[in-house]
Amino acid sequence: MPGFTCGLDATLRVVAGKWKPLILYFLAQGGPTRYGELRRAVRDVSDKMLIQQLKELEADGLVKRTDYKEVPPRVDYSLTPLGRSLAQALVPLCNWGEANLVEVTRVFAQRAAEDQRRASRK
Amino acid sequence: MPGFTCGLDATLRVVAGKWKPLILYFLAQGGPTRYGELRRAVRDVSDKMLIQQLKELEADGLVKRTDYKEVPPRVDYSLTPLGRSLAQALVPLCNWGEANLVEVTRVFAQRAAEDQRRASRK
DNA sequence: CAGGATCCGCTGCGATACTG
DNA sequence: CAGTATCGCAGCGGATCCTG
Repeated sequence: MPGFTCGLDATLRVVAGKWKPLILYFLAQGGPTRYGELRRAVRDVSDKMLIQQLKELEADGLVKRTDYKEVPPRVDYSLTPLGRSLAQALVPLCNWGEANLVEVTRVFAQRAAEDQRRASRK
Repeated sequence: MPGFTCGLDATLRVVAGKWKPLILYFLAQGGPTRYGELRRAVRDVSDKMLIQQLKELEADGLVKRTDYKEVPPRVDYSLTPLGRSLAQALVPLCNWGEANLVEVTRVFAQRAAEDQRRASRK
């Protein structure tokens, strides 16, 4: 219970959540980012999910939230040093995805076709 | 629909699943691995989950399954070149986890404490 | 603008039992 | 040994509506 099976296991638990890696990675690209901008950047994310993941990231010490106490409201999010280091560890994954976009796309088209068949068979 | 928002997004979909990164990483460490050994290595995984994830990895062209058609059964799993390249992209995540084990452990102890309070409050 | 609150369906995942 | 089959459900995550 106090331990993880390995370093990768530990990391995976921290970034568990559908949107966390994407959030971290986007924040790493652009410095402090306002809520609205972040939401547009991470496509298809809902308010509920974005906020929830941001809170967890903040509680985990990866992201820093700054509330400027203005009206209209203005809040932005940035990475802590810890968050920044994690975001850098994500870079190779991003590169892998770009380098293998063709294969990945093909694989997913195929998987979608199977899902289609399964749905129509039922 | 044909596209991902970025390379990272594409990669994340491929490794979606609680155990896939761990499986890939373990296979990268040790060459062809028998089913039973893999199961012992990836701790706490059930047969159902391990098989399911392995099948998806195989369908995605990341893992190669070899059945020796013997009795008693003997099967082993290894990485394809594509799988190997992805596993390498996982290395920095593993290192990050090891380098920050202390923080991660603390964060999780804290999170567990909160869950405790929430459970007792109810 | 930056969230909070609620309702709810789906499915990922675990536990258990069985098989060639 | 290397799986398969079935059951059950928490909780992840989407949709919608509301607020300071």
